[in-house]
Amino acid sequence: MIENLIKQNLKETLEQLYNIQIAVENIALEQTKPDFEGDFTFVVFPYLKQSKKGPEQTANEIGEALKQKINCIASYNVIKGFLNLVIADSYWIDFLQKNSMVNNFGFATSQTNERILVEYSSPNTNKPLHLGHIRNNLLGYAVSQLLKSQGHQVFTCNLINDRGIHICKSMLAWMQYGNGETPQSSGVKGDHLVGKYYVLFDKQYKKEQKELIEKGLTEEQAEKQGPSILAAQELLRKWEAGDDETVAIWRTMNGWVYEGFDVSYKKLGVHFDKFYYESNTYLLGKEIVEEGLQKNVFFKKPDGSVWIDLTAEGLDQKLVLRADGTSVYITQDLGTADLKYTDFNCNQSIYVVGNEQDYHFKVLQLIVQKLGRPYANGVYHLSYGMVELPHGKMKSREGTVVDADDLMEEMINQAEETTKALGKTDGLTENELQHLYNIIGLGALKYFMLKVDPKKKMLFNPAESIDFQGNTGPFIQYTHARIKSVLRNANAAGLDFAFSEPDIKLSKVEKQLVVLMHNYPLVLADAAKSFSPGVLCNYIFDLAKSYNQFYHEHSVLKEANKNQQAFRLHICKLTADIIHSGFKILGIQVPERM
RNA sequence: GGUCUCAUAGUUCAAUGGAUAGAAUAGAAGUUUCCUAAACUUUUGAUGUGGGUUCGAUUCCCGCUGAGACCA
Repeated sequence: MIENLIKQNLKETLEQLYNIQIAVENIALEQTKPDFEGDFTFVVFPYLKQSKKGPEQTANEIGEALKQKINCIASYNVIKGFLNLVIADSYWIDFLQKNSMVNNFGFATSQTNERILVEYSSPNTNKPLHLGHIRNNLLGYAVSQLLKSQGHQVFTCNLINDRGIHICKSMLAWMQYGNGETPQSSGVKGDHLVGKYYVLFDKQYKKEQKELIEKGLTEEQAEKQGPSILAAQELLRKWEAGDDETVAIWRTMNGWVYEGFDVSYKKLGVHFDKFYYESNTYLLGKEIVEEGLQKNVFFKKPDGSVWIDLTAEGLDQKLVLRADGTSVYITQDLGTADLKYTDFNCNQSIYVVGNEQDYHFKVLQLIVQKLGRPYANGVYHLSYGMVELPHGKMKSREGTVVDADDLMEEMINQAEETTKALGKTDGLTENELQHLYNIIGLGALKYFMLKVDPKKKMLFNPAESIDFQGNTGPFIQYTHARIKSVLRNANAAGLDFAFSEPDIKLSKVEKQLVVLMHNYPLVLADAAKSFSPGVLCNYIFDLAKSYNQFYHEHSVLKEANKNQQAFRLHICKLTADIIHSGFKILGIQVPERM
């Protein structure tokens, strides 16, 4: 890694010239902006006080010293306080020669001791997945793959919220209006069928409220006294008491939902090592409340409810057990956290959960810390922003929820339409074409969602279709297909990949491409460290864009100089490999032709 | 009421405290006897507002305005 070599030498140089002590990690070395000559830039302003010299003189002294120490620094130039280092072309050419045939270039070559559990998806079983879930699933999958690329041992899990009042609502409506309808009898996907009854319940309940308000009740009273809600609550009590008939219906309907989810998950390409079900975990955590009381982490109020006081941490008092002894969410989460640690023994536990639960996770982390759990410092809430529509949040009441299955289907159809319009269907069987439409449609959707920084909210406009041009998945997939086509032709022509470094001339685009490829390992590490697939997206886009410029300016197959041609074949090979492996991390497939 | 986010071209997104704030898309103008034009080239256009810290602020701190979330 040349960056490290330069930093190490910078550290020594600063010490030798100006007696400055600084750790290598604290040395900032940037890539030179394209408008200036050079490859790496060192900003000397922060060191002027100690060098007691002007910026130009300081930069020149450091530049001269580095040039003496490091062979591949060909020259340097100084503009104000910016020291630009120029790396010899031979270094870049040599890099490509040594790495273009490496398997899994950019990935860690050995396992670390980190064991990481990533929880994501975590749906409710009363309705199908929507756009928000898509973001969650893609993020969780991509982040777990990113962490694997760094050599960590990564496990994934999905905590399914399969119990509670919401599922009782669907059950009740189905019992009332369903006439025994099943996914088989109706041909409706299981999760959608259950969702239909959830909506039906809500309609009925709203109607009841309206009637009650007309009879003179307040809004609040009406909410509590609707016959439907009372019946649903009764159903929940029966479920908790283990009533056979209720549990049987619950089991059947959840089964439908899981079959439906399974189809959606397969289509999205996500995977879980283990499923947790709230119906198994919702009673966990009560012993922990007892333990917390004994350790004086929690305290009991006169009414018998148990609390934790987090005012010293800038939060307030938080309920952990109700006065009647029933759990709240945080209670079960504590229990589940212990369970996960028992099951996976991970030193890091990542929760991919929306930022609406920031407060909840602050509390959870503080509690496990105060309880002295061994995994406490490894708890990390990967908090992502909501997906919003042009008029705000998705609201099921207003029918603005963007369904996950529908959206995927639309994207695939759009891919088909575009492919046909461009007349690119020749030479492929119907099966291959269907596969291609899937890859492209889902590629567009996934890239669209993943390129945005997870922390930020993002906007989706259903009225505008997701682009296939510009900074998009299909653009990058197209670039890959283009490269593969060149490589196929090269193989067919029996072209030789061997070249000798001194005979290569690096053009501007060629160098830009090689430098980008050189950065791949750093980008992967950075994306993993910051849990940000978007970093990887932006990088792959830059790479693809540069390749298209290269493709436009230089011919590979028609290049007369065999050395130069072989060198370009290496560029093609490694670019395609990086697009392929980077997209694989993101859960996006790349076609051989499109 | 309290706490926490967020605010960048018309639009959607970038920018470890560093040089002239990058892309994409939309708009304007071009490129096809040449390895796949889902491509390439040129061009118009932005840091909400007022202070502060700093050699240097989109980035850090404070006030204001606006949007959103959470806690009862």
